Amino acid sequence: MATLKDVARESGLTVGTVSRVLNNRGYISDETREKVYAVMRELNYQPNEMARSLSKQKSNTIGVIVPHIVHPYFAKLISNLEQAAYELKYKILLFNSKGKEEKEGEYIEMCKSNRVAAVILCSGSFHTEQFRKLDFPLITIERFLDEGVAGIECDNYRGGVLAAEHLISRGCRHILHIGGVSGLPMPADKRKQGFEDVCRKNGVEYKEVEPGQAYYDDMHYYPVICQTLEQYPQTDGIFASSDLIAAQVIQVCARKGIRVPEQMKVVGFDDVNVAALTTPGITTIRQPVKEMAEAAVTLAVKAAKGDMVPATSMFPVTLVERGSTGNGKPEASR
Amino acid sequence: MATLKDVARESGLTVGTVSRVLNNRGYISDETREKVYAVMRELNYQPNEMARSLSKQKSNTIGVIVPHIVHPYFAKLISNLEQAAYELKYKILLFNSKGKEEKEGEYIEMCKSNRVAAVILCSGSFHTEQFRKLDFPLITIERFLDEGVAGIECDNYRGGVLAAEHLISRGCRHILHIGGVSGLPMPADKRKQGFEDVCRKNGVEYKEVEPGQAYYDDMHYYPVICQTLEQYPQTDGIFASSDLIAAQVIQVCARKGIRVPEQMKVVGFDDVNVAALTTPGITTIRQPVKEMAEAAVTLAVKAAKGDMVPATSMFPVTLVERGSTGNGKPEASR
DNA sequence: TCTGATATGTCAACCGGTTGTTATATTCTT
DNA sequence: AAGAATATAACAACCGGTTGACATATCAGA
Repeated sequence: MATLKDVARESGLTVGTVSRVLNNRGYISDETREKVYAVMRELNYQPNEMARSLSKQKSNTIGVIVPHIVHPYFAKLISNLEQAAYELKYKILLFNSKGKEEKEGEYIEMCKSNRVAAVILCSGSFHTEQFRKLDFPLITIERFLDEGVAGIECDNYRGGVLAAEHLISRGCRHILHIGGVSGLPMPADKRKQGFEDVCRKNGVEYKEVEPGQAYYDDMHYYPVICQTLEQYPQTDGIFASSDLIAAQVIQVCARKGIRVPEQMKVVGFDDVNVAALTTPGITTIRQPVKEMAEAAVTLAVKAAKGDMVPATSMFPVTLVERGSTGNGKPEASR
Repeated sequence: MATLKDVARESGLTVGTVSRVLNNRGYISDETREKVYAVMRELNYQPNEMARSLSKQKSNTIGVIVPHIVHPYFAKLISNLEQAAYELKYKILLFNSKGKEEKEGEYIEMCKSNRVAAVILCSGSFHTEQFRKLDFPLITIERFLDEGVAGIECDNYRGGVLAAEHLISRGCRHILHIGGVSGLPMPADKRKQGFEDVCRKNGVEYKEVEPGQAYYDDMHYYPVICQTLEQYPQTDGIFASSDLIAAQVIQVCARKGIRVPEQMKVVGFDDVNVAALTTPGITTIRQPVKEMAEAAVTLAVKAAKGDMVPATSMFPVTLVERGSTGNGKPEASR
């Protein structure tokens, strides 16, 4: 592969000057600039990012650690993080911690080794000590905010409020919350709080279940859902803490012959693709994932430069209505 | 951050010796080895991968370029690629080309700049010239096999055969194939071939539609599906080229009051999560994504070492039965 | 004509490792 | 006791850029 030296030789300049062109430093005539670029094209030169990062003592890479990749919420998040990073000329090193603390730790070490500019840490495990004394900023998404330099979350409490209010306004009187997105204490737990507060204020009877971490890991909630529906047969509305769970609720209802939305109304959370792919579609609390991802990357880059960034950022959620809380008439084709 | 030099100083050894410990080269006594490791732990030393890669002229990073991240097939693929890479001590640099050739090219350049060990290129655009004269092996997955050093695909033709045979065996007599996974010529097109051959051999009437690239990009096939069902109202079985399309077929049927599977049977492709999340579940042709991802990473690493690897690897597919081609009785809970 | 601004060259140190050579010991074999 | 294997030191070159100091030359403006 062509190196800076080759470019310098071919263009009759010195390495210093060529480097100056590459980094837009000092004085360079348009003529020289053009010539250098021409030679670079000719030699098919690509600067060696390893060398650059080494001498600059920082890379253009952001580490992203998620507990799941196939989970539609994280897939959406990763997709938006990649897009946002791309726009700022950053690359994504992707790690799947599977929610395990030791793997998280290992990945953090790998990020260190690779001298990433920053790490974006999504959901995943509980508080840990390993996030002290890091050499790069740590941005968290939907995780305990005090762990990193900056935390990003959506208004989980308000989401719970919206969900409960919606179910109640649609006539539900025995409602159920299926929480425990991850089986670990999380900011997402505030959804439950919002739900509870609304139920109490309205004097509506409510129940709650918390599936354990095991369910989260393989995203397979059928057993809990079945069991819960049998335990609380009078339930007429369910607020699930993710669309993934909501989709499974709808399936279980279908199997049990419970008609959604006529006999049972369902509200999910996240607003990922699956919410639109079930029959009926899932009414859900939409997280502005794109904006959250953009914020995460922007803050990561800023913090890496040493700029001050807000310690916490909270994004609003909105209710997206679909068939699962409708009146039973067929839905329009979106 | 602590450097090799620091470790050497603290352990009273020379950089050379410490490096030798790190790389398991030359003679090292157990005593020295232990001491070095102890000091490394003490100083919380992490080798600088930038420096390593630079001097070794290669990194432990594999570039992965996909046309979609939120698409469940790619999410599953990425997840398995990451896992396989992790086991071989490699990291994943993730790029989302959105199926655009120019972005693909740009990402290939970024991979060059980062001196990746190899690139795994998934589906995406058509043949391009930019894959000549690369400095690293290029492994393709479900893409034209002649583009890279090695190509991996599933037995697409057989998938089409299985799907058609299954629909016919379940009594369908007017079957339809919705293809064009990407709107571009692809190995996946062989699914159609297999489908056609079986239909012809059995004298079953069949139709085919090819949604354009536009549909693939936003994964929103409703318009084509509606239109097609109106155009061929006697259709009683559909083979969709992905579970994502199949899920939408089921939704459209529900809206139109067509009962699945009683009046219409549906077979998808891929066997991703959504296939199990719809009501009814989707009978589908399963790609062994895990094995394909492992093969891709293994070949990538081997090829990067200069070893010879098979130019093409084809993995078998299997039929997974779910409710969408059943007899209409409720499904068991998986 | 003197002064700056502009434009480039020359040189060398540095980033943090890897690797090869040469030199010295010590210990084990035979 | 000689030779081989083992263990480490001491250097230094190299990977491919970045950056700063200093020198030199041109050209425009005052």
